[in-house]
Amino acid sequence: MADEPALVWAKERRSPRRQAPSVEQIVRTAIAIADAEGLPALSMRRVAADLGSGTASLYRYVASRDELLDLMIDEVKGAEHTELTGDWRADLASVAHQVRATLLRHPWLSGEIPGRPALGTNSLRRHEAALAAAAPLTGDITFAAGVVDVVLAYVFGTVTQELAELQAQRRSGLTKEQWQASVGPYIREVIESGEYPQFARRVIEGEDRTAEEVFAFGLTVVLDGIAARAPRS
Amino acid sequence: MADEPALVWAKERRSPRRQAPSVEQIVRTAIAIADAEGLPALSMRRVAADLGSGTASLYRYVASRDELLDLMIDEVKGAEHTELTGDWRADLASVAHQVRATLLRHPWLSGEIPGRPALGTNSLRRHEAALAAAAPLTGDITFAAGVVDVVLAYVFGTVTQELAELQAQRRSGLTKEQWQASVGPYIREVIESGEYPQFARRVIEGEDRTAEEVFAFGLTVVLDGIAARAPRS
DNA sequence: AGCCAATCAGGTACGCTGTTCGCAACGGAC
DNA sequence: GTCCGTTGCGAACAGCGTACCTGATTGGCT
Repeated sequence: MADEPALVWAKERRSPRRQAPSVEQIVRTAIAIADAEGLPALSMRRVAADLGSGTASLYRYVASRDELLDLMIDEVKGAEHTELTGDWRADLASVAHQVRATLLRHPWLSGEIPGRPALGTNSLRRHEAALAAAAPLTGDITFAAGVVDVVLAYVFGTVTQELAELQAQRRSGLTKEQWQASVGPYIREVIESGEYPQFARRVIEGEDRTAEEVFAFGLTVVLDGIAARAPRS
Repeated sequence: MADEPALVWAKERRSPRRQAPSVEQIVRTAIAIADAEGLPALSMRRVAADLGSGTASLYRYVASRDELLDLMIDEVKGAEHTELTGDWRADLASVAHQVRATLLRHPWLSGEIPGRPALGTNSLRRHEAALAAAAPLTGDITFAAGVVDVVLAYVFGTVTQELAELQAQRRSGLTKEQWQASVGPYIREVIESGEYPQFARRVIEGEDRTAEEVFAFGLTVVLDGIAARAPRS
């Protein structure tokens, strides 16, 4: 007992061991980190630190970082909910807007969805709701499935484009102004080269639409297309 | 000179120094690795090894791994080319099919596009071509831009869905059969729970369409929608 | 009440990553 | 022949995901 410190009562006591994090807490903490600081900041060590637990402990509740991401995705989708009215057009639009909102709220989401089949409980619930929204349109389930796929594909695609610049900006660590200042001259150069006349027109003549307007326009186009192909309009 | 090894001629000679890789070679090697073994296998060390050069040397030609990915994306887009016929519908469809083909040929692509604004030379060239394809439809550049955005968003979205399962399978390292065997029971369970009636119908009753058919259907829907909204059909 | 077996948090360590530093060797200019 | 800018790259660093194993904690049985 020679190496026992003299002041026993001043000895640093371990903090109580039992502070089991639980999967739910882990997932929520991870989402908070990713939302606030981006995916690169999301490390197992960081999650453990924010939870005040040891890094290795996380692996009792989550098999791997990859599995954690799967759980995060499904968790985030669980926040969506749509009341169906029976009007397929309104209902599909509603689903589309909700999916867009979710993707925008969690900018890391669109980058992680590719490569992961959406088979989580909440993903399936969303898919079920989308199919139900399309149901009044037709009794043909294959057609309904096709319709849902087109709408969801469009939403995911546009929002990804919408987020691209924002994400790059964030990754670079620059402010919006600095970013625009660094990209501006390059764009000007491209336009002045004369090799991209349509692109130049788009930048110079094109009206500035808000992201919402762009989204709504595309959605209208897609829904019009669906209406045009539906068995009976 | 005391610590000079005795057998001077047996001393290991450095291999010839000059084997400069050049950016193009680096990018091509990186694409080859990512195509063959997936993105996780793409490390700077690995690229250097395949090139027979030192790892640190790469940084003379490429600022970071991230920049390398940007270059890979633009390189890969450079392979696309479309002859325009003046028929907007056929031309947009052609562009769409080409983009799909590129995304399928390089499965890592769809996961890396989110978060990166497409400002590379080849990306711009593709965008220019798409705008030119839509030009006969309207003189309104804002409308043309909207049209192009919808089409490209749809293509990116569907192909991402199409690739999801394939990618997950690849990541898991399982064969197709093993994968299906592991997913099958879960799906069955979900269906038998009775909580997802539409989804169940889709899986059981729905006709099996090939990916090409699904893609073509959605594309038709989108193009129909465009036609419906065009100033004059 | 007392003990033991099962449970579980988490320190430590391994192998990997992207990236930087600084040196060594080369090629051209004078 | 001697310098000097350029270029390849070995070594090292910080940080990552994660496997292993120790030691504390607990609930249940005696």
